[in-house]
Amino acid sequence: MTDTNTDTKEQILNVAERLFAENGFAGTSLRSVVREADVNLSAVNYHFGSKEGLLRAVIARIAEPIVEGELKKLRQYQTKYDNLQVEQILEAFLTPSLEVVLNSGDKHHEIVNQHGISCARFMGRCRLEPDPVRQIAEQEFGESKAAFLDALGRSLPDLSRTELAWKLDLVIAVLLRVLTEANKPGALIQDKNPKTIETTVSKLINFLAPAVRS
Amino acid sequence: MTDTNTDTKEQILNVAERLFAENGFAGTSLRSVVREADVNLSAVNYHFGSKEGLLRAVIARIAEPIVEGELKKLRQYQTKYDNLQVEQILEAFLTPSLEVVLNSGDKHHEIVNQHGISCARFMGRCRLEPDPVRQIAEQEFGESKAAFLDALGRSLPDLSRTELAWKLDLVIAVLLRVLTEANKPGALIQDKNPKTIETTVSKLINFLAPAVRS
DNA sequence: TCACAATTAAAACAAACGTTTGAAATATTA
DNA sequence: TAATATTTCAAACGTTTGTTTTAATTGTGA
Repeated sequence: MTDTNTDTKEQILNVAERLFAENGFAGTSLRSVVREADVNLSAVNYHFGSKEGLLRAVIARIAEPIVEGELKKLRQYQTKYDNLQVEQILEAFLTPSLEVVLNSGDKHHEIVNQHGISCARFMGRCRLEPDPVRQIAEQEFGESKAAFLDALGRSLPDLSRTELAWKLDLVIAVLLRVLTEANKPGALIQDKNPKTIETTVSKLINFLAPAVRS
Repeated sequence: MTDTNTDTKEQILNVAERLFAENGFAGTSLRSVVREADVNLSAVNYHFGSKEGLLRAVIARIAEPIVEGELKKLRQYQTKYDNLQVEQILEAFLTPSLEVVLNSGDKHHEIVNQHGISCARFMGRCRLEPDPVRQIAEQEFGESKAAFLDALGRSLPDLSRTELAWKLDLVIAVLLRVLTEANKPGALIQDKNPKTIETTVSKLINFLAPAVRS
């Protein structure tokens, strides 16, 4: 695999991520992707097989590190404490997603991290898209969802699994909203300042913890 | 305006509402609409001018009674009480939307109200779609949003307007999630039973009120 | 340097898209 | 019933879609 190869592939992934986030999957043509990525049209089918293959690659690239981070944080808490607080579970669940705004793309902390914003918006959007997009996305995040539902069940044994399921579902809805609105006026996420991420997580925990306990 | 005319128009509106909800705006072709509605292709352009005109009509048909119901309920509470509780504001905000599941379409309480489910899913989806769909939808619901932000400001004078704005935004995100998931396995809304609607509203108020206050 | 694989490039494919047209059919009014 | 307006219909418009094809180019290892 040559340098130009990875360049082409990553260029396509980056542009597709942004355009899918802005215009949706059906609303984004491959021609608009290759135009902005400055690559040939057939490069998409060569590297990803099809438009849906490109979508899967974009989703996988975002989901993998986030799911990994969520499960890692959750297991750290679980080995450290016997009984987890809802706040701890929420922190483990929310932080990795919100950190993509900060850390994705190049690690040099520039003032504006455009790729991080695109990541956030795409991640929020793809899980709210019509099938098959949403189905593919939910598949990637399913493992994490199940683990956190289990953790909530142990933390709040008085609440039924059914109730915890829709509550976690609404927690996710809130997270996705925060992500899709990233950097828009009035939104919680305004730039990639680390302090902003931490305070955002803190605000969301304060908002969601009493709701989940209710 | 003849009977066949309204039949054709409403057939198109009904089918478009359902397909837009399921496949999104860009993912729904006019040909698939007229096929299911069993009308001629050019009927869409004749009655609605364009695909976007059809979208506007679908949105307006749903939004108008809901916004009306929300504002009416809010004003009733405001004339009855001096200081509104968050729970009352939430009830006025949530109930009309959830009632579309029950009341839309024919008023005869059948076991399954398919049109109500379509209404709910469409309403949830259109406000999460990429522009210009979302922009049109938010325009229709903007009046109600402003009124409820104002009501929250009076009910919780210690919280800044900025904070209340994103909290109301997240309340809406939760509502939209509940609507889009209507009748899906594990969702809060499972059928059109009136009691289910009331208990759903109650569950959501219990979930959201402490969050908004936090 | 040569042979071979990997990648890029331009062009074309059939299918589907939203929209327009003009005539046929239907309903309305006098 | 005759005249008029409204609505439906089949057909075609020009574009755009995702994908495929075939040739040119580039990189790789012997």
